[in-house]
Amino acid sequence: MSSEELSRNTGIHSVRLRRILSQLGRNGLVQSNRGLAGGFTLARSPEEIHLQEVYCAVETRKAFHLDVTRNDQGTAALSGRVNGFFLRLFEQLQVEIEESMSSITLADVLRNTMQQEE
Amino acid sequence: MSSEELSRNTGIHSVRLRRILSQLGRNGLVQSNRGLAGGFTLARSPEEIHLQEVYCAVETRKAFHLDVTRNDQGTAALSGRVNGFFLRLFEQLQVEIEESMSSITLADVLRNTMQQEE
DNA sequence: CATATTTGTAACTGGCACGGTTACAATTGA
DNA sequence: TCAATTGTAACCGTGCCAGTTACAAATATG
Repeated sequence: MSSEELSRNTGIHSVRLRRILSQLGRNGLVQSNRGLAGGFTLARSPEEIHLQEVYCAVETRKAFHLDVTRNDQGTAALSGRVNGFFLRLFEQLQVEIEESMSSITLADVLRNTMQQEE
Repeated sequence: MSSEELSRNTGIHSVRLRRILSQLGRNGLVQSNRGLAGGFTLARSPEEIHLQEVYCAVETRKAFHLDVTRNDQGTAALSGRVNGFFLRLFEQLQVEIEESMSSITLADVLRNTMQQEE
């Protein structure tokens, strides 16, 4: 399907779609073809594409983002230790999230959204 | 402790601290006093303050944010069903996160960050 | 080969959220 | 009365993100 056709079906502008899809292509999730009758196809079958891959390919920063770069030189070493505590906590949550997303494939999504199609 | 003193200890500007702390006050987590020798104190003991409360008091939007308002009127009903799928998924993840944060109190944070103080 | 179509990407713009800053009214203890 | 402190409004600058335009590169078709 071409980015224009996808744009018509989703309401998302074609340039943005191309940006996202080329990102997915760089991570080996979709295959793109230029020229006449070009467009995008899945690089693997839906059963082999996990949400976690899609998410990581598109989103640069983690779901749980914490800015800890500041105050490392700061007044009290306590700040650094509190920051460390939350870094570890958020890291754990991040792992849980990624595990959830790793267990879901694109095929699962299709099954759950297209079953009662008329 | 006054916002000025907190600012000196954390490097965070006092106005921003007051904004955050007054928000926490509105949610009953800290107690504020104006005037000479005023400042902020915890409204409850650290054992009774859970991270989830602090997080919810300060952060308006959920940790997992998804914009699903668009395309509801859209071309294909499929969009809506896919959106619904991810809404449910993210809701589950949100619940997991909040459960993790509910199990940690401010006292836990203090225990983990101040034990090897010299 | 010529042409039309499509991807990939750069460049610019506008909007929005957020933090920093200044300022000041309201409160309160000395 | 006065100084200190919270609470909050107003404004500014910055950075990020999506939208938009434009165009080179690639490619199928005739």
